[in-house]
Amino acid sequence: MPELPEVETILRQLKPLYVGEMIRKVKVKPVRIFQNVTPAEFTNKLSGREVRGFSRRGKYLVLECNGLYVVFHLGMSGIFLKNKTDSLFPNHIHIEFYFESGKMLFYQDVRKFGKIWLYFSEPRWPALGIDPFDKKFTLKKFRKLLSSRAMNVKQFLMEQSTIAGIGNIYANEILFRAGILPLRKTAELSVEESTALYYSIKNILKEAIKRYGTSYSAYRTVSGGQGENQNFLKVYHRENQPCTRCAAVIKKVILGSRSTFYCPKCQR
DNA sequence: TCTGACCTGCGA
DNA sequence: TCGCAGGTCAGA
Repeated sequence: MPELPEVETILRQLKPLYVGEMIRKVKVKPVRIFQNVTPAEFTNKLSGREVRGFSRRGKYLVLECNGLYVVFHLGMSGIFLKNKTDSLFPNHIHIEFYFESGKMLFYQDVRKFGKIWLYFSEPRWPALGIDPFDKKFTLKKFRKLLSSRAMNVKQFLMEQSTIAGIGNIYANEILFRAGILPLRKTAELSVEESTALYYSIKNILKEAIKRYGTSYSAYRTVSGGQGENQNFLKVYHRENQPCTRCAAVIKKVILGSRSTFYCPKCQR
């Protein structure tokens, strides 16, 4: 699942439902998603706390309670559900939150690639790059980042320590919108191309958030619904299908061991 | 810089 | 039965 638009969608749904709620009880399964805290500590420290807010940085979601911060990285298949009955894989629900008001919240992660940390002060992000919706992410800043990394442009987009939040689906779609081949080197992009790429990042992500993210397999919103952005993908998972813009056949190559899709005619 | 490992479900 | 999948990280 979760790239920036999916995490943002989850955040926007969690906020109105749970901010101000008192956690009565937390049940966890002893799975290896817990990083700097044991499952038992996690339960003990969270019970009796009030949910103060949720925030996001790149693909990371932060739950803030009074006096502590829980950082979630949802891996490939982590989701939150407000109803257990919406789960397609109830055996893979690892955390259950029960609130004083009677509300509940469930964390499910089928593949267990997700990670959870617990902090008693604001989490630090030493290795995390700038968020594309950060005010400081300007065109000038973007060009500087481009020139600082000598690599192909698709891997550049997915490198979380440079720009945080873009994964495989959106990297493919961003490059199609900008008309740039994934294998092009960052250093060789023209001024026009880097400008197109910058606005493509912003617009593709913004549109995906508006459509509640992209649902493949396990990804669901907090209310159990599907995202809608999968209906608008131009290249991702469209190998051998005609390009919606020019009708050329969409190609697939493996780049950095990830499937990479592009239109050989629209992207140069 | 690249590959394999982590884990499970699904479709070919 | 096998290969693939939205991610990250250690180790070669």
